[in-house]
Amino acid sequence: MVQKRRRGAELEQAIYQAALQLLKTKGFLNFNFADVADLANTSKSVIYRRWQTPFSLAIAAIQDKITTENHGRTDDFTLTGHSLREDLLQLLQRFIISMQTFKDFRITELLGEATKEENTTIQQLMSEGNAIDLNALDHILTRAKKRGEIIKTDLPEEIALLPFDWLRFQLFTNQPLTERKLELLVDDVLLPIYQSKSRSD
Amino acid sequence: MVQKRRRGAELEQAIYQAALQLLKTKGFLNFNFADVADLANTSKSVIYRRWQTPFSLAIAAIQDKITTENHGRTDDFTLTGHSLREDLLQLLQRFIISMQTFKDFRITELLGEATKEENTTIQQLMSEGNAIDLNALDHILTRAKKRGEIIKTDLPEEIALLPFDWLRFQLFTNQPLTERKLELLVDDVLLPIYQSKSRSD
DNA sequence: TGAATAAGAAACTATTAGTATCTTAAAACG
DNA sequence: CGTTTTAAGATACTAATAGTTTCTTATTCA
Repeated sequence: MVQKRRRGAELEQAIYQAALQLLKTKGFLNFNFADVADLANTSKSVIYRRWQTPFSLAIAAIQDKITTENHGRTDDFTLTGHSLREDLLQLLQRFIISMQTFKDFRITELLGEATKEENTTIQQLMSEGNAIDLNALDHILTRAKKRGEIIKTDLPEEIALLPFDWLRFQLFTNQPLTERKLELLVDDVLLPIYQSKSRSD
Repeated sequence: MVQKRRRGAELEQAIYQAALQLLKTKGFLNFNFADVADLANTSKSVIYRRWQTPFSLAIAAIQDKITTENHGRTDDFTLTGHSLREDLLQLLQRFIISMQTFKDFRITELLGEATKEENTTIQQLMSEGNAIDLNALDHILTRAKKRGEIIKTDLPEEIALLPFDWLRFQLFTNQPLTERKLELLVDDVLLPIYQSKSRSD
């Protein structure tokens, strides 16, 4: 019946789209090659030729989505806040949006199923933006210091990552990320940390 | 061949033990009734009669383990620290130990596979100790206030839970929980938060 | 235009989750 | 103490599906 045959990149994109849609609607639990093939209007064997496991296809599809969209993160992020507080809220808002992709495709289900080494893959995928976020945070703190708002700037990486980790945890455990929570994080946690005296002082 | 037949609670315990061992060694991924039956020296049908899904068996087994062991948490936890810092480190050390059970049985795999409502079950399981921990933290902060060490005591629940959430996140993402991290958490995060001025001041 | 490549269809195999049936040990009961 | 009831345990069966293989043919490329 079908005359036209897609191949190469075109076909691959169709498979990725189908995979992403299925991840969104049915989750990684019940994610299988047969369904992807059906939805992409291709054949199981085509999928099997390219990917070893549903897991690797899922990762590839998400990876592709992220790299093409850069999921909202850029280094040349312009800060418009007039205070440390405003800058932080802005950064974290942006972070939440960028995490939405992971939430949409139910990354937690993947994380759970992943073996140790596959887990590392997801870890990398998620923390790929870390460098950018850490950089942005550093930039924000430097600005604040110039304004005379804060004392601390050079934070240990673990501590600098804490707000991002905490937000990811909320996401993983399906807890809602409300505006209130974000403000509590900034006002009751981050500002006190950044404005506290250094131990060495 | 087999003459003796176990039943009731005795049999159930054998099944739980087998289930826990399998969760530990092979994870919830590849956790199935057949293996449990084999290891417990019983029959598949016995398992099917009692539990609907491998998921519910896994939860029941972990639940059982925790309730019988109380996983190291008690309300009458005696604080021996001579400073807020010491008290906090002590509390968090204890928390990490109590989380070990979840790590051992690869709770993340369960979390990922869980449906929304099943997820709630796990959430409850994990946060069952929250009340105890929050209480302990409150106690610690009150002691510190009496000593004149801090300013803040009545924290919003979300903020009070932050250290526990952060530690859980490290666990979920298989990041090592080193002594260094714990000290960073206390020195660079918690103490500044607890010792910072209230917004209303 | 002919050869090489890869898509797509379909059939086949093996595994396994879940169910059903039957026998009999263990407990309950009179 | 003998009879009835309950539930354990063994085994066989069914249905679904993951993964493989084979074959045909559209598409590309020389």
